[in-house]
Amino acid sequence: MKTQPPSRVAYDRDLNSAQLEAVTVPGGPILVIAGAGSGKTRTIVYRVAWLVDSGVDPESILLLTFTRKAAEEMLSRAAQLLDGRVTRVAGGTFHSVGNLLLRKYAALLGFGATFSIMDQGDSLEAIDHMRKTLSPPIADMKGFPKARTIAETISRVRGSGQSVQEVLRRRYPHLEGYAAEIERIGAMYEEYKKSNQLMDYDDLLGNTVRLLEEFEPVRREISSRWQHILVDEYQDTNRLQANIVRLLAHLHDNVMVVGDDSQSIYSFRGADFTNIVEFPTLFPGARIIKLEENYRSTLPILNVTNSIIERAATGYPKRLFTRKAGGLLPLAVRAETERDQSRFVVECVRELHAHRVPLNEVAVLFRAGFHSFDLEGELTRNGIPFVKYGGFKFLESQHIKDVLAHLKVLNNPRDRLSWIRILKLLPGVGLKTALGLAGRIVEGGMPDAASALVPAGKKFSAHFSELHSLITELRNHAGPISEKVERVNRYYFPFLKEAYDNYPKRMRDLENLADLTVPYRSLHRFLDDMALEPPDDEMTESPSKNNSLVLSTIHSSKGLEWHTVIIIWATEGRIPSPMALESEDDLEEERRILYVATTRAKQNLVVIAPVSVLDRRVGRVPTTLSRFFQEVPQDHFRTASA
DNA sequence: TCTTCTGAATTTTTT
DNA sequence: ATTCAGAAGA
Repeated sequence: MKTQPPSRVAYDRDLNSAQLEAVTVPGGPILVIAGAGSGKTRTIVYRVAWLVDSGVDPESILLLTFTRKAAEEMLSRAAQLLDGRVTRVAGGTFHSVGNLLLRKYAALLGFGATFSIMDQGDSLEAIDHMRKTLSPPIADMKGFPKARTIAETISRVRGSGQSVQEVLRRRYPHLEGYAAEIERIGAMYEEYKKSNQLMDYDDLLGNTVRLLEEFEPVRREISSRWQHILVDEYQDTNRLQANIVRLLAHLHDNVMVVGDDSQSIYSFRGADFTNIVEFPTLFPGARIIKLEENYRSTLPILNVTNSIIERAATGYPKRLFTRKAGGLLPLAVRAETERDQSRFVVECVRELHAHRVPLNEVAVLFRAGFHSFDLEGELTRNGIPFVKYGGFKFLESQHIKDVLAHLKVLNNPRDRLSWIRILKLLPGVGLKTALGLAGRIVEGGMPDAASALVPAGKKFSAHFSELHSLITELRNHAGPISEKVERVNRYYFPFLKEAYDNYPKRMRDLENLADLTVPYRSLHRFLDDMALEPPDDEMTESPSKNNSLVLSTIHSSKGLEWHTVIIIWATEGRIPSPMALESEDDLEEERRILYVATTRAKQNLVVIAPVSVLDRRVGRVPTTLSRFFQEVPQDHFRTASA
């Protein structure tokens, strides 16, 4: 070990006592319960720096986060503290680390190192095809679960270890009768992935667990390579991820997990906050450190957030405090209609702007993407620029998936799914035709694509020969990947123009896609990264966002903070969502969602609830204020109406 | 029989 | 914005 220059980091000056304790624990299992705004990121950053400062080899540290961006940000801040000495720290998501290990040891599990990664859309499509081609076919598709429901069920079975029957009973009691069919679809899906060398997101985790569980030498090698493991957002891990942590650390138990059970809002994706509750059981002797001093919000705001979360049924009890004095009481607004709500937001924003609060320091938060439709119109009419977070992603849009499909078949000619997508673009080809043709192409192999296509149908021959020459050209093309994308874009343009009115915007997206390939030398790596670490939306959006109002789903707002937070639609039927009313656990999660929303505010919190809502069928219906706000003492708010 | 068209409906979505 | 179901068209 090299001798390091003496540290210039003033740990005891920069950190409070709880943070300092967490940062300077020598090793062993540590659970940090980090309340909202309590300096969680700072603690992780200083922990990395402290480890390196005390002589730990940066290469033996592993930082697991939920996004690549989070890992990069923390590591660069740690590097800043230490003048660049942490550059070799390994950081990334559970999935990317799993991918890394699996590429190396795939053979042990019967996979080739060149397996392809399916993103969520890919799994959904595969499952939809299976749903439609189940044999014997479903007599009556009416009432049969949608692909999304089936995919979620299968994923949950995988992530929780429960049976299909059990998961259905908990999540979809009305679908329990379809358990047998869902199991059959699940088996088909597994078979499909195996025979086509595919892994979905769950496989990247599940197969990593298998690898580490079943192959002792691999387990030892990996566990000695990473001597210190740090995990962020631990409340959002599922059981497979908790297993991975357990296995990675089995030789040394040097694990620090950081999280807040009160901010667990991703259970619909399989996250299980009991992981954080059970951490001390999984790692006996774990030290538990609570960060409860809040550096973000004023006291009146904290009074509201504490009041919301102290009624939560489970979790680590905690009460955030601040040393900051003063601050305005949060404002509660009853608006007459949705339109009045939107106008009130506009007024608010104008007034804040007049008081020199920059637009990008104001956020409007809501439960679901479509809740902001009316507001978006009102903002546009008033010339207020905004960016919207949440909802659909760049890579999930159809035109991007269409173009990527053409690249995927170059990389993996057996990629049936992509063939189907490619073929369905052609006029006159629907699912049935595409399924048949794709089967012939996959079985015949790429060189025979032509022979599968040409006799396929005389009436399609013009289109097929064009597709065929595209594929041939791309296969023989040796230049940069961006040229391949551009070639596909030229081929795809007529379809794009035909299908979408906003084709110029979509074409620009496709040009961006070509630019994204520039750093890559292998198509394979590019496609992996597109599945594992999708590009930031910044790549695709205008740079004007630094002076735009922020509109965001509450889920996408997690981890962020603003001077002023305006929560709209604080009514029953929106928060909590009607889908959550059936189950006590779901309702508790809705409470945490609102907790996340309110804890984003630094100076101002505004909560708006329209008095009535327009129902398509019955007209105007009165609403009730969200139950979670009704529970907050009246004197915690100022009130206004609009 | 298969594809395309139309109108209706929609929870959240780090991998 | 996308997806789904049912109807109409090829």
